[in-house]
Amino acid sequence: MKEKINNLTIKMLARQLGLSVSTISKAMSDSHEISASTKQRVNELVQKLNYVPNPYASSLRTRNSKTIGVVIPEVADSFFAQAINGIESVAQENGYHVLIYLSHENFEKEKKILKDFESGRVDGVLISVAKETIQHCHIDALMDKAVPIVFFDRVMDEVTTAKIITNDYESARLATEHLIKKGCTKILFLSFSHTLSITCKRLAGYKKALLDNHLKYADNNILTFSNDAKKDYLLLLKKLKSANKGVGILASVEKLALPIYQACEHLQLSIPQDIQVISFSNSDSVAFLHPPLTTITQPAFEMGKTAASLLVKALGRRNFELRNEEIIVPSTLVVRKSTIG
Amino acid sequence: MKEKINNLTIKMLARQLGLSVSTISKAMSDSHEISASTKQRVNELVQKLNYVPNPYASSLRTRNSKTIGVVIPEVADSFFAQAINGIESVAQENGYHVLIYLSHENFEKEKKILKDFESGRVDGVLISVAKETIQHCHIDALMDKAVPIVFFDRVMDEVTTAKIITNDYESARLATEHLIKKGCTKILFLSFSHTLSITCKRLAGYKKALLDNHLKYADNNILTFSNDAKKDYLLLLKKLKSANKGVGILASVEKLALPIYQACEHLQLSIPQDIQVISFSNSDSVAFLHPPLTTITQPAFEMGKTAASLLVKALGRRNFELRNEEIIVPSTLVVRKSTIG
DNA sequence: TTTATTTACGAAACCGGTTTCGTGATTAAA
DNA sequence: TTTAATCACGAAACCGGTTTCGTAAATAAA
Repeated sequence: MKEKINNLTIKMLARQLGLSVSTISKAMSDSHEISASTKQRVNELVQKLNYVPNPYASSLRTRNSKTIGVVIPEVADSFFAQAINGIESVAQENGYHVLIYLSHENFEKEKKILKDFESGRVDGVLISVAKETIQHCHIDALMDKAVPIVFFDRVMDEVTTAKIITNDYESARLATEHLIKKGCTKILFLSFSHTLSITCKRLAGYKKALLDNHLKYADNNILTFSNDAKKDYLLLLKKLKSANKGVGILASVEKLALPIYQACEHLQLSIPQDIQVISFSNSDSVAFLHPPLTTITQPAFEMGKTAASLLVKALGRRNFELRNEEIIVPSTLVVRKSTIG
Repeated sequence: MKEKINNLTIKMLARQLGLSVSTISKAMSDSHEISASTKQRVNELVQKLNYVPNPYASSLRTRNSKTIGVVIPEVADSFFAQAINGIESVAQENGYHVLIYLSHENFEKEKKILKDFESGRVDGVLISVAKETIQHCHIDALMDKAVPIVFFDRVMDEVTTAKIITNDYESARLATEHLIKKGCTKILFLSFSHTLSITCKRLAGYKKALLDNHLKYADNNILTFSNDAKKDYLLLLKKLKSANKGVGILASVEKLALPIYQACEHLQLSIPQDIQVISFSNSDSVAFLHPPLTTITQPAFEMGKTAASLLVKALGRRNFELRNEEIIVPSTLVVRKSTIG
């Protein structure tokens, strides 16, 4: 193993140039206290020796890390993948680093992650909470330590801070109405949480559309998935077996879409003749499913970007203040062949 | 804005307990120098006051950050998304933090990222190089600073370190042979780089299969995509227009698969009757494409996990040494309906 | 009983930057 | 010409931990 000693420090630079440590430090940060000629000498040596300052020494003194923590439930979902893309682009542009953590939908893990953030490891946090998360004490604790937090997608309304969301209610309402207009008289709503902000709002939008169109709401039209894919699939299968014509399905998250196709294939139900399907999804491939899936496409990249921008802006200000606001980036209903054209 | 002052430090704990700073520090790391009773007193106060030590102060002194840097070309590709999952799972298990950076296939960005790593920000690096990357001076520079690097998927053979790859050559050969057996007499190979390790090996496997089966290799059966999706699509369209029966396509990366379906639809070519298709892909949805896509499925999660495990193990050792080895995690050919059964 | 260890802890140096404050030299204002 | 600023830089404290080394007291060995 190569030794890690002999790491270039600001002290060595100082010695080589016959200057003091503080002068080097100031020169590198382009301080007005330092003459142009000295700055140049310093920069030349920095270039020549390929000096890279230790970020942790700097963080320790300045009390900021130029790092943002991102907490998401999972990454193998195209929504979050795209969101990360947006976050990273803003971070890179502004000299921030991105620490990523997966909660795996688990509240305890999420708590542990946020607890660690109380250490000053990150300057700010972007979070989309886990499915299991119903309390926000861990978030409050972090905010008490003056770590700004921005929610995106899966927010907690009770927490006073900025939230980047899409128009969950409205787009679910529109999607449901679309199904109704296309002839559906019974619409299944596939959920995977009773508590998550997004599923609640989407469910509310669904209910509103039913109401507006004089369809009765029925609890047993709501299928709430667990995390057990097999069990969930069987539940779906059972539900679809008894489905007559005129049934529509609204899947409230991306990963619930494929099982529907699978089940229909299994049961020899044809989409959209027998069953019409809409899903929230950000996957590119939905356009090539058989038949192409009508989706509510969320502006994932944009949401990540907006959330990161807001956080970075807040971090840049002397006296930042994240207002208790909701920024809504609208989704779009993309009609394809899984609903009748 | 809330003030960040008054942050709990080890010094305050010391004062409260009437102990010295060093005693607290040692007690927290369960040093044998400290008595059980003192340790308990310390732990109780830590719990009570909810003390979280500053990681950067610790990093500064110990010269390690418990952080690994992950550099990938993009994240909106299911391969990398799954790989991150594997990486993060190992990291979380071992108390490591994951800094993520996207090179966007750009060499300059990749260079800048690795340059930053020379600062000591990370203890080790996992990288899948950008498409543009043909030199490895930036990697050498980092290794010279004793920062261990593990490659995964897109490796550089010239660099002496551990590499986690899949059996690119063999699986491309198998896939090509599969097409030949199913009656293809002309096989297009869709690439997107002449230099990337994975595309070179996959191309070699393709060539080998042709050779073994007495088919002639022709340069104009190799389509190399740029980053301009529209231009690429037109190129593909043009190529497919002149395609007769017996044509097969092997797409060497996931994102080249959907354009094929799109083009075939556009040209009214039916898969697999007119054209048979195989693609490297990790997307779940391929099974529900029309027709379901035959794929070479890479063990993305496993590769990420293996790479991270190896790195973490190396970091844990006193005198770690990453051997110049290739660890091959095999892919599987999953035959579906886009090739004749 | 004397000497050698071991135990349990504290003082202080240290990691590598940043920032405050002080100072001699130069320039501007009175 | 004298006084007041300004300029350009250095000494030293500081950030919050870790680690080395020293030591008094307790225990073990001789």
